[in-house]
Amino acid sequence: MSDDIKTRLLDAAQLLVQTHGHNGYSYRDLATQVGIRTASIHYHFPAKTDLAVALVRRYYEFVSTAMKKIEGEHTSLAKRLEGVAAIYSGCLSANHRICVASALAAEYSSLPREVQEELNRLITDSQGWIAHFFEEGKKRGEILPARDPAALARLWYAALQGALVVARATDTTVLADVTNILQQLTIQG
Amino acid sequence: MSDDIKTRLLDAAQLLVQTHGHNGYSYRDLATQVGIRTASIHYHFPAKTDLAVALVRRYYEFVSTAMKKIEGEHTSLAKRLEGVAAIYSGCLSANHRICVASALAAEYSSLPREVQEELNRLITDSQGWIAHFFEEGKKRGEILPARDPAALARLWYAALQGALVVARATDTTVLADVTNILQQLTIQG
DNA sequence: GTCTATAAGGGGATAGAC
DNA sequence: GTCTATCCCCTTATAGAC
Repeated sequence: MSDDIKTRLLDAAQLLVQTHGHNGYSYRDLATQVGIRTASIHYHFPAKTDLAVALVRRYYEFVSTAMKKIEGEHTSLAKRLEGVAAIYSGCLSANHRICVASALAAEYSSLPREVQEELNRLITDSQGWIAHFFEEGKKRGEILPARDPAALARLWYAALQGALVVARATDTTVLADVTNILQQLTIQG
Repeated sequence: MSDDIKTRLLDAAQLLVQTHGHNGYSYRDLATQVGIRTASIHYHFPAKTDLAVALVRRYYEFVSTAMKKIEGEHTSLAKRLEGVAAIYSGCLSANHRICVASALAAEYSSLPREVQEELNRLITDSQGWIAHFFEEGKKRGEILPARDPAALARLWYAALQGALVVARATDTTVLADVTNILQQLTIQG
């Protein structure tokens, strides 16, 4: 299939973005890993920016799909948040990656505008999905009535992103620790 | 003074690291900003790695000093955490920077070993200082007895780092929101 | 779709004059 | 300490053959 090599290029690029950053890999790295020449990559993605945009869009779909699956499979807030945390612990367990969102956001000012815009969408909507879980949880009395669902969502999202980043330099189980204590602090009962 | 240009180089490099990342700036950028030629920079920092190491060490001293000042000026856990949050909100207000720690941690695998080691120390000790505040706070009954000070410190550190990163793509007051809700959730009373 | 060849410029770094 | 000149490799990207 013609899509196959495109997928393999995106897979390789994603791993490199999540470990080295957008400015930390080249078409040469990709070529070596996928087994073609750098010039051939330009056939699939004319410019590196095109690749980056495609990468963020694909990642957006991945997160979006995962969130919908969580919503369908679990009704309790605690279980849903567990599912959200699992998305990000999945990154960590595969080669000490961080989320594509924070990998790119760290280099924000150096990114092409198109990539910045896709990134804004990814981050805004990711927080939005989590906020949605908190709003439903509030209606079900699963958090203290005084708490703001949107603020809790921002906290969870920031903490999960930060935990992955920090995990690299401390090797401890930061993400698991953060998830546990967040559950204790936010869930009512 | 001979140190002056060294300081200006470190200042310029730090801003670039906090906005573009280590792989996102060059000696050329530095040269333009400081007003000398790239070759002259090599006199002060023979290799880019040397500059990066010096940068992280200087930043370590900055954070270390700030933490000691917080400990001396405030005794309550709430006030101390406010002080810690102020360190990071200071980054944000100056050119939408993120912390040097997360900027570099995002590109971890692509960094020279010496830089990785300095970064490990920065992140480990930063968490350690916050954990120290929580331990004292626990003795003073300012958190619930059941809470683990180390875990709370990890949560705070991850959330602050993550909030700065996320703030770039959402422009909202994420850091302030995260700090507020963390205070509500962690402080007893 | 993938290749070779090649362009044009950026990257870190060094030698040696001043 | 800073400069000019230079090296050599990497980087993105294009042209055109297969």
